[in-house]
Amino acid sequence: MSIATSPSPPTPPRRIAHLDMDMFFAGVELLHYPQLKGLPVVVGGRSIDTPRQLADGRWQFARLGDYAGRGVVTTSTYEARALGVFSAMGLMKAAAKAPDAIILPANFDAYRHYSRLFKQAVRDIAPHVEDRGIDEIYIDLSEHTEPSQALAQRLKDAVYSATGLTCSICIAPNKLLAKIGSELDKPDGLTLLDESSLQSRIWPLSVSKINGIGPKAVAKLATINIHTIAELAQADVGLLQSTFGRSYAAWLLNVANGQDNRPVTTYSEPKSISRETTFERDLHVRHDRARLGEIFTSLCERVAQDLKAKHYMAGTVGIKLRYQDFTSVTRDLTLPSPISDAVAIRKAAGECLKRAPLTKKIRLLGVKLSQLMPMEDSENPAQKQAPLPFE
DNA sequence: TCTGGGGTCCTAGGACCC
DNA sequence: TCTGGGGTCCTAGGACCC
Repeated sequence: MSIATSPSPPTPPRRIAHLDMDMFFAGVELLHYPQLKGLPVVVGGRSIDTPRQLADGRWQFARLGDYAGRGVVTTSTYEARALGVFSAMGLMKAAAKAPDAIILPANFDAYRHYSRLFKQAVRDIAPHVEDRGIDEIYIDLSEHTEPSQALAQRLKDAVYSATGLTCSICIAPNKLLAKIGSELDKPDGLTLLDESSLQSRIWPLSVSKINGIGPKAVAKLATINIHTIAELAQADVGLLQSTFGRSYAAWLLNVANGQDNRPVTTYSEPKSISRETTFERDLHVRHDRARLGEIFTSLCERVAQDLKAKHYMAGTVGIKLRYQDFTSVTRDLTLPSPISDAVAIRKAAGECLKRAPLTKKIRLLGVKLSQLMPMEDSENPAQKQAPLPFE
């Protein structure tokens, strides 16, 4: 080895953007029904009537107060949020808070269409994009030379030109900070964060703003009197370790100090494919046997279709049951060789079902495929390395 | 007035193997 | 005569995210 080896060049600071569409589903609906702009509108529910046009040309929309049945709010406009109606809220509860709000059925085909449009508009400018679901992405801008403010504005403008929708974007040194930052100036936000903004802009926030700290962790942190990110950053290491274990404690301290070196990943193989459905009413295993059987078979057929469309085979088939009391169980079965057709999936899922308790009424049934392998390989699975004839 | 549907990742125990 | 020590796979559950 040469002694003239130069030290590795200092790596330039990363520039990572998080871009999040503003109230995406509701935004798409407002493009279709501009007369609803400025009104409280929620998207969600099942079997909501699609708005129809009356003989006199006026449109008739369903009111949240008239809704009855299961379902949750998928998205709400800012006007609806001001009335206390948020994503994932039960629709009956939402109806009590905002009976006059308009309710629209979700139109996922339209959302996927606009999703493709905004992502393509971004990729045309900055191709290093990580998909994080239908309405948000991370973008690695480290290779770009344009100043952050101008670049962020150009991305926002491109998204608006392509879709007519606004988004919020933050450019930061890593994904963790970019994700938090994109919420700071919502809607239509443009936020720039660097290391120097950690204490002023991040530390005052609730720990719940950190991606990966959910309701359970928030509650547990509260028991040791930690509510803000600043309090977490300055917490006693031993106390965190005894409360959360070594590895989670270390992660908590890292994120509270704004540290995150996860890369922006442009592609990852799917790990599982699933379909599940919540019934209109809870079903009785014996009394509703025929109906349950139909639904079960249909779920298997749909998940088999999804699998084939993606050109995968599945090594493991699983089921999920949720009971009347909202508890749930899963059962799965790994097969001797991967399968793809609906009949084989239905048979394996049936074996799983036999192992699940069936004493309570059922509210949800699901079928999930995992241990996925690409179709090409699964035709003739690579031989596992034969063990050597010694230990 | 009960709480959707699609995912990912982590943990932990037991089986099984060398 | 107390009962090693890894490693991997399978299964079940749970936290979390969009």
